[in-house]
Amino acid sequence: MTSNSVPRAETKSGRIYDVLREDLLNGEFKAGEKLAISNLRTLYNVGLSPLREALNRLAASGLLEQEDQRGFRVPKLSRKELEDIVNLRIELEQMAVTKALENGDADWESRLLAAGHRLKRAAVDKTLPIHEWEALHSHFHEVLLSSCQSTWMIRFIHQLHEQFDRYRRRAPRNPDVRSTLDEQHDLMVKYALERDTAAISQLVREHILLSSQVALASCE
Amino acid sequence: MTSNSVPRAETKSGRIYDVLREDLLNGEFKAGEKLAISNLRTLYNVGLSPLREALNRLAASGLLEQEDQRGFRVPKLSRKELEDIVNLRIELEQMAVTKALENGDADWESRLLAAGHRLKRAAVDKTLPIHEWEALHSHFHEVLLSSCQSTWMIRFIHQLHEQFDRYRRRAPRNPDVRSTLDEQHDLMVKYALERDTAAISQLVREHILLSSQVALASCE
DNA sequence: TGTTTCTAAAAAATCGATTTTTTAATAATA
DNA sequence: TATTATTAAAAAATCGATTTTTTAGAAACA
Repeated sequence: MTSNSVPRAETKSGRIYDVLREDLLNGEFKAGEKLAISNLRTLYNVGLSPLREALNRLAASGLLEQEDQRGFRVPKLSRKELEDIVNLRIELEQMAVTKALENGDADWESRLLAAGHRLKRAAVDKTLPIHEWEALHSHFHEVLLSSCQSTWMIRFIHQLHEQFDRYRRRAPRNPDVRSTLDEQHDLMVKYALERDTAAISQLVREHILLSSQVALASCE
Repeated sequence: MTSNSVPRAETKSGRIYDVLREDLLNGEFKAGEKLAISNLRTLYNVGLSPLREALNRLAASGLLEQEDQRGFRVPKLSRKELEDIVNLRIELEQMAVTKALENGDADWESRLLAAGHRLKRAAVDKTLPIHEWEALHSHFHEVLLSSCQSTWMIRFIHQLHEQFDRYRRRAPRNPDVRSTLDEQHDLMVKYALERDTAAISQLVREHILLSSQVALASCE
């Protein structure tokens, strides 16, 4: 599906981008922290050029701040910004999920069912590393909206998820909320297959608001 | 306002970014064209490192496409993508302008009035270079939405304007449509000051649809 | 004491050269 | 003739060294 016949070589720049992105989302760096480039160089064992290219990309996508002649800095967290992100997520994801239900075909249905199932299994499995659950979770939401037919909407929502996760992943776990959120994922699959746009739109809103309650703890 | 007491030195990377961005928006490169990095190097007379950093940033913001080990390419134009951009612009800018009218203060009113006036004067002046009009036009729309209180919304709208301009600036001029669009800018100021959200929201929609008719000519 | 000026160290940005990968042209094979 | 290897040239990516700018601390000054 994604793989062409050619193996497709990766670049060091791309690899360090992926690693840095993960570490930034997971809060390995303090919010507001200045990134010392020569430290990163030794820490990740990469050359200066690929590292700087990765940092430039991360800054362009909003995961870092760049200031001329004084390098890169991890953006601060603020309640105000989180609210902004949450409000936009609700608007955009409600639009997207509505269109996704209108346009989704049989292939989308089965991909959604599969993604939902994997996520459900992962929620039960206590031995699974957190980053694997995170990947399945991201994938589920991605598949849900994938049939909305708007690449720019998907792109923006993806960027908002990245920003949201900077907050959420730093917040302490809350098992009660977690189980409600897991149930909501199941319900989403149900409503999606039933093409109940009103129900799923409302549910998406609640899902975002509930997870934002957890995320909120990271800015105080 | 924007200037600190310190003069703030620029970087070559930042300068080449600005120049390349302008040239990409203005259609100096063909859509789909592969960018030969060593050509750019001599063409713009810059070193490899700042050039590559600029290209990486442009790719992250969607003005270029990046493919591992085979450099950078100017994205193709398609009617389908333009429609996507237009539909999202309408949704987001209607939201933003509504909030802008709710939150705009006296300072915003005067900045909007000033930006509208400068744009009107520029429309009449036939000797004004096109890129100066473009700057005033961008600035007007930026000011109009600046009081909407959502930095992420502004960011996404800015990105959509960039993408939209890739189409619009390649399309042939249409003086009739142009004058209607100019009148709409005037009306926007009027409705904004009157805080007539229903009227301005409708007008914004018409403005985007009308300018998209012009832009459409660039993909056939 | 508080401000400004100077300066050495640190950090960021840039350069030129090298390595790696892709591309495109040619030859070999079925 | 069509497909697969081969390989030399071109392009992309990376490296290590150099230049430029910022930063932080000491000294001079008011």
